[in-house]
Amino acid sequence: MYTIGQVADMFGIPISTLRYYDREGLFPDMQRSSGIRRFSEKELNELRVIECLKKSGLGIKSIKQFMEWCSEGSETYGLRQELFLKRKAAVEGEIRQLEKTLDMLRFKCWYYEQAIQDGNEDRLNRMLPDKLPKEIQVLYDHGHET
Amino acid sequence: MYTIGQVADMFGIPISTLRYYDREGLFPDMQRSSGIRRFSEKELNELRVIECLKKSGLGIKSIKQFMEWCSEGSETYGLRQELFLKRKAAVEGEIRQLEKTLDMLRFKCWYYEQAIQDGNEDRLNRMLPDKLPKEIQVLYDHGHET
DNA sequence: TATTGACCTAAAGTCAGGTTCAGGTGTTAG
DNA sequence: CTAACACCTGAACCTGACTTTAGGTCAATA
Repeated sequence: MYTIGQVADMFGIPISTLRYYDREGLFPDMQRSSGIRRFSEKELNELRVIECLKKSGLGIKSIKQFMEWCSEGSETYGLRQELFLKRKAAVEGEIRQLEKTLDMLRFKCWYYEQAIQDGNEDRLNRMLPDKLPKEIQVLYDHGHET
Repeated sequence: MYTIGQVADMFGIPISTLRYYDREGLFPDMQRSSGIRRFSEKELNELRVIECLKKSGLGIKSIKQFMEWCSEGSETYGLRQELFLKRKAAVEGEIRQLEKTLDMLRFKCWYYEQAIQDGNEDRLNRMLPDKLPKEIQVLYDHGHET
């Protein structure tokens, strides 16, 4: 059993945030002894799941919904699986999006390297948008897709 | 030259957002004819850069700063290059983070598949945290790193 | 001529996700 | 005994990124 301060230190999360999560119902079965929150292994695991779902882009309200499903037992296994499948698809999509952004950024890094060498952007402007060196053109084109 | 409505349609961005960006100084040299904004190729390119920097996680104020550097000419090539290098590192880090999240989500998908088959979590609980099938253990461990 | 549609502004409103504040309780250290 | 600490609450506040509202201009169409 841990106090809120210990959990805050373990996870590197502000105490105020843990209280906020509790207020929002993210720890549906948390115990208290004389008013003081008692974080058990259960709550630590819940916190790990909260962090995972948050990183996946899920909002607090939907996380609360998920936590409620967990408290409802085996009847909600299907709903929970469905949620994780959706989150997985969302994160896969976001990674693909970030890979494009990354190619755009790699292109920009190359661009300014050239601009610094040349002292101006004249030569670069003459290469845009489709007369870039082959490997740079690949970055540029991927970064500019849809 | 395009009107704000045409640009909104081309980019799939609300008009209100384009006006907001303008208000925030993201199009430092935009022309107007009798009060009406005129988006040229320059502003379209700026909008592409704005979208790229936004996706990289940069806030509006820093994007404004970058746009100002662009208006200052070749003296700021170094600053601009540095910004893109930092954004590149940030996005690379975020992708690594999302790959971990993804492994956690893949584990959870497998977990609920098993739970649905078994009708309960008893067998799963006996396998946690280190007696999982080899390939699942890999997901679990990677997903739980720092 | 009137009304429709696309543009404009300043200011207020919204939402998520916290953080801060003011005031209070309970246990331990000097 | 009292002061420091770690905990508690409800309510107000904050930031970022927009969106909405209310009121106004102007050109073209019915």
